[in-house]
Amino acid sequence: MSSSDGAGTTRGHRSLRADARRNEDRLLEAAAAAFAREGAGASVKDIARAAGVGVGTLYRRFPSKELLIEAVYRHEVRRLCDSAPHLAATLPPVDALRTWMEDFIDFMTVKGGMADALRVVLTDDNEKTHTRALLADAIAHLLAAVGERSPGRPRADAQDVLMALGGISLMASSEGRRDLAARLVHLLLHGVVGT
Amino acid sequence: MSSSDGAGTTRGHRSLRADARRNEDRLLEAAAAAFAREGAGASVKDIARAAGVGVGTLYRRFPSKELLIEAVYRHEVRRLCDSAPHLAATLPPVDALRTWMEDFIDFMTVKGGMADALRVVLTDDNEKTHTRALLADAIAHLLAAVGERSPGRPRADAQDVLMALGGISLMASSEGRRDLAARLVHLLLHGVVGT
DNA sequence: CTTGCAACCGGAACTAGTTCCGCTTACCGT
DNA sequence: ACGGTAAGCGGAACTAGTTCCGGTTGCAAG
Repeated sequence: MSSSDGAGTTRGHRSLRADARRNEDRLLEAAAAAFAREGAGASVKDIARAAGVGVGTLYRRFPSKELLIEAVYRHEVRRLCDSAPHLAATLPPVDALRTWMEDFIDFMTVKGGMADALRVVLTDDNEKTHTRALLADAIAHLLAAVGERSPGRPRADAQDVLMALGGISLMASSEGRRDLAARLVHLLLHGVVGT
Repeated sequence: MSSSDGAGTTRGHRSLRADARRNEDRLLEAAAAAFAREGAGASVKDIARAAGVGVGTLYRRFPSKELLIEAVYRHEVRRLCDSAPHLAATLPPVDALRTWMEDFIDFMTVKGGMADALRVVLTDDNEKTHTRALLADAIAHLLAAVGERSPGRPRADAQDVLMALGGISLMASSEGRRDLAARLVHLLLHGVVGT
């Protein structure tokens, strides 16, 4: 049933015992279903039960609820990051950057609890640096294109922009604050590019 | 020292029963001590016990831990807001704004849990709008001074700047991310003023 | 002083996330 | 096949915030 699988290593899967891998997949599936159905409010215990495992098993694989959320949406984050080069290639630099930022915010705003998960990912210095690096690279790519046009400005590290976007997500995630997010992104953009 | 007090209503104190007022004071005192001693990690139950009341009493007055934190530091927030006019009067507009922003971040960063409390204050639409309005006014004041110099820019509502600062606090509050905060404030400043 | 009652009190109970640990089992070497 | 063992498992127990409600009390009217 689960679409993607089928051939080879669907994900990282660093040599886990067969049952462990199976459980991990079940957990991700159950978590995805639960989050889709009832948002980030879905309880960890319910997810474990739905996956047919104990909470201990869930926590061994995903040390916190935020990390579980992050794992569930990881491939969507990847898709978002992958879109950066295309944007950079087909749009004027600044427009590409703006568009990507807006997509980023939309994603963080729409996926319940994703903003909080992002906070953990960006804040903790655990190995989860992978996702962080992915995002930073996408931004760096877009930033480089902008930089070419208006030199002299060494400002605005990709990490910083990522952090700023994270902060905006956190403030705008609650409720329909789409407009607030839009204005803040606009502000950030002004700070990043000379305009 | 505490400037404003002295006469009449020390705080809001909307006609509470004598015992209720006494308990509120005790709670604030106990909470302040606990937060100073062990940071925002201090447990609500311990604070209630130290104040000699039950948790129910604490929660009737302060509906959440964040709101309790906010109440404890409220007068310091007020002091911060009160400093804005003086800064605006003695410094070039942009410098005044930058200085105030840095002070704001320092405050939110230093006081444990204050960033999270701020998130609640800025996010919820409860009556806590008072503190929010206080902050927004201070920013509006500083912003107005900047606006005079470079007209034509309707951008940057005080509310938005406040939200942006809140987001920065949230991302930089964990650990010694003082430098990150500084860079983001710099970025925000660029977005707000034309420079 | 007595009485009525709304406001208030305390803490047991509930919820949800996280940790701990004794038992089980997949996997590899023999 | 077989046995040893490290990896994995489940869920009871723990923690901390928050809610609920039966009992208490400040206060003012009579």
